[in-house]
Amino acid sequence: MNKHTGTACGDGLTERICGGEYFDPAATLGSGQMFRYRAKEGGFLVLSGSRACRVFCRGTNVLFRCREEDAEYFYKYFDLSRDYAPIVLRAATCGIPFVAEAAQAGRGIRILNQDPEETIFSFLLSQNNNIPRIRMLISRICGALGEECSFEGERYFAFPSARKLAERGEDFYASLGCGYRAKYIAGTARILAEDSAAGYAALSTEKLREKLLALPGVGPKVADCIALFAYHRAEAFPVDTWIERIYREELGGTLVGREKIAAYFAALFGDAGGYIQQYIFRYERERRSKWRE
DNA sequence: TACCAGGTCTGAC
DNA sequence: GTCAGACATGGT
Repeated sequence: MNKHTGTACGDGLTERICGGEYFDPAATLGSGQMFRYRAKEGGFLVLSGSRACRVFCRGTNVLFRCREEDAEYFYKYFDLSRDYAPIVLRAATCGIPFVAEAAQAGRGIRILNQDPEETIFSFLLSQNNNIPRIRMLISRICGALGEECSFEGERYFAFPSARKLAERGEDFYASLGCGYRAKYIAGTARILAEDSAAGYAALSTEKLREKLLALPGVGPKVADCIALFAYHRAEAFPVDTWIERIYREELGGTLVGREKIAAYFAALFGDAGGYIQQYIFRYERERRSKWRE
């Protein structure tokens, strides 16, 4: 897709269309890298920071509609300048059947380029938590502290800035149901109110990881998620409870400790690791949810 | 009731 | 450096 070819559709909105073979909105949004979207009229309302867009499937294509001034943002957000065919091919031919199947099934998943602050606070809430509850907590925080906005007549709340989040303390976030993560939200907000997370983009991956690990509540796994989903460091390979299970049960792995498992995958897949991690993460979750039905 | 969820932190060894 | 247990909450 040429990023400069948009179609104006009135009211200051623009529509852009791209091929759908390597862009499946449902798979991408439901893959656990972002938490603010709503199924809407056969498509999705996607929220990022204070911005909004709608995404629809149109035959074999995907169409997204947003404000003119947000078009470049969402073009980058969905990583539309990247060709995913070689990435899927690499996973599909790696010689590990589970990975190959997952890549085929998840070929439409894209790694998003999300707002760093929103990603940091979202993944602070992710630890020892499940995706529906992470979504609920983020929604409560936005409702409590985010600016009220609207898009095509639909009301939503922006994700609050670190500065705004820093105005409240641990007790406030505990009252929203954040549990023991409340102190991490308050503590990290105080740091990021003074230190720009957007500025971290200029750092090497090693330095970036160092910066992220210095934030309260950010450990190796959360740092890898942030590095991957906000700063697009595709060599990051977050290892959580699901990936650890895949490693043992599907790959027959025997290494102990998530950092060692992450290093194993990083060595195996290199700069395609982050993409492949998402393929296998979603594949396993989908598979398990089908078994439960 | 017990276990699990996109883990991290702390203190003991 | 490694490891066990604690940490909030809600769903199954």
